[in-house]
Amino acid sequence: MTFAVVKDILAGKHAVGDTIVLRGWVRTRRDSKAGFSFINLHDGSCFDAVQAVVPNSLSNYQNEVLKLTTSCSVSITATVTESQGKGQEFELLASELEVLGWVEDPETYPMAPKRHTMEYLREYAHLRPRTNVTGAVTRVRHTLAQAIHRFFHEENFFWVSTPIITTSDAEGAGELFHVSTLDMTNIPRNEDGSVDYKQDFFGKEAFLTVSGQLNAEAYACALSKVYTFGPTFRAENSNTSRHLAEFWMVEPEVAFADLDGVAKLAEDMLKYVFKAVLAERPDDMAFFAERIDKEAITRLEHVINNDFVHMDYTDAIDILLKSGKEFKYPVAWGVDLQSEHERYLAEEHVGAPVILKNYPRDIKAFYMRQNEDGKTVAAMDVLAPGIGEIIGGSAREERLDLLDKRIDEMGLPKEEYGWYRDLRRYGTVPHAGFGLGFERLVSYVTGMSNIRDVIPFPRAPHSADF
RNA sequence: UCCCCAGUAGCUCAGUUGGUUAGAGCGGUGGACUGUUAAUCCAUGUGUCGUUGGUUCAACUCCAACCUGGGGAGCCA
Repeated sequence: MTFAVVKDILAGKHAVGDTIVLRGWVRTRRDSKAGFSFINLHDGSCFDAVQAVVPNSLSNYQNEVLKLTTSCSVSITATVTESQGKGQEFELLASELEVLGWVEDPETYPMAPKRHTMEYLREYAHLRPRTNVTGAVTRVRHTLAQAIHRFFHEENFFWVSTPIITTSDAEGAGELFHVSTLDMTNIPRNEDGSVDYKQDFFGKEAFLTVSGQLNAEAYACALSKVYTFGPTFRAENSNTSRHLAEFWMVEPEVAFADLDGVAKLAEDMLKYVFKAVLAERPDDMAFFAERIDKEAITRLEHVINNDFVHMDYTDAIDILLKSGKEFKYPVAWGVDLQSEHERYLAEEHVGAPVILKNYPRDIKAFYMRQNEDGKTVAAMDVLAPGIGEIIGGSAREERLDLLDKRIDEMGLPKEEYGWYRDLRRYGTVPHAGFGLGFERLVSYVTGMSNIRDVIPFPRAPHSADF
């Protein structure tokens, strides 16, 4: 008994005449008066379903086969044959069909064989993996993740699993989720009324991580090239198509690298993973190009075949000022760029991902390396058309005196950064890194416009079902 | 969190300028036909018209609050 998957059958990996067993789910059923039914089966192994010809000579044809509906699960024993019809090279001729699970009440089964809106599918996060679109997203997401690991591995990076629970607010930015085992109906208090975290699980206030960067820096300052790839949490009340409360982030950290070094790394990485997706998932990408976003494939090809445009923040301000566009938020050197500004630069001025570098230090985090001009820091953002910031990175301030100065200026608790400062006290080296929002990458690649549709079970404000 | 829009059949929507019988397509079901493939053709439509409260002789239709969803903004990845 040979168990087969749809992908191998369609690829011709089973010889014509071979008998195989295929387990999967019914996508559609068409009955022919010629004495058989066509049943399209999918098992998730690839985009397409395989067609099985089920003859009415099977003993359960009248009682079961003719009653199959979308998403019934079946196991069929069949012979691989060349298809007599158009649309596929190979198909199956069933000699046995066992129904594993029926769909009760097909009329109200939520995944009816018709077009559904993404909003509707989101309400059925447990059933939407059965749809074409979510299946394709899932396979592309997997391919991107694998390609990222492979890219860094080939570049001699080590994957470091940084902690998900943290007791420090790493960047001093972003709302954090508390991690606690305290009885919320009876919270222990200090005499001044504050929460007595000494009685909590970790003996101090703890959170879910907002970034693995600081921890990654520790490992980069020993293993030279490392990266993190894991879940990240932000408790911000963000209700947009680009934000999640729980998302995955890739954060390479490179010793002895400067800003241009990691900008190049970001470009190489994106081109590498885009090539991998086009090579490994042509079926799914063709679907995205046909049904979701016409540019899904050409956009990636364009990125692969062109050098990224680098632009200094200062030059970007000039371009915005000379654009002649009326912006809602006025442009001036020193302001943080607004969505409309980033959109203009990435979508209109460049028409492709653009790397913005060297931002004013006052709008950036304390750990970013100060440039010689005394006004800017060695920070970069990679802005993607349609998505906005997909990568944010910087050279890290490796000079202890300058780091301390920034910590003081920004009013951060220096005592909380003891181990981080140690990295500068003991054999400090220049280093740099960036963070890639993994779901934003998946959005960009697939053309899916809402980030909640490229992660299996999205978590967002007032939304954590399933 | 702020601004705007929407919430009517399993799904996508139309509709009622307040009035007593609420519609279409898709899906499902039944039939016809067919090596079919988002098949085609015929038949088949009793749904708290998001929730609560208010105005009114009368509300699905007007008003308010709330809930949910979408688009945009802020925050950022």
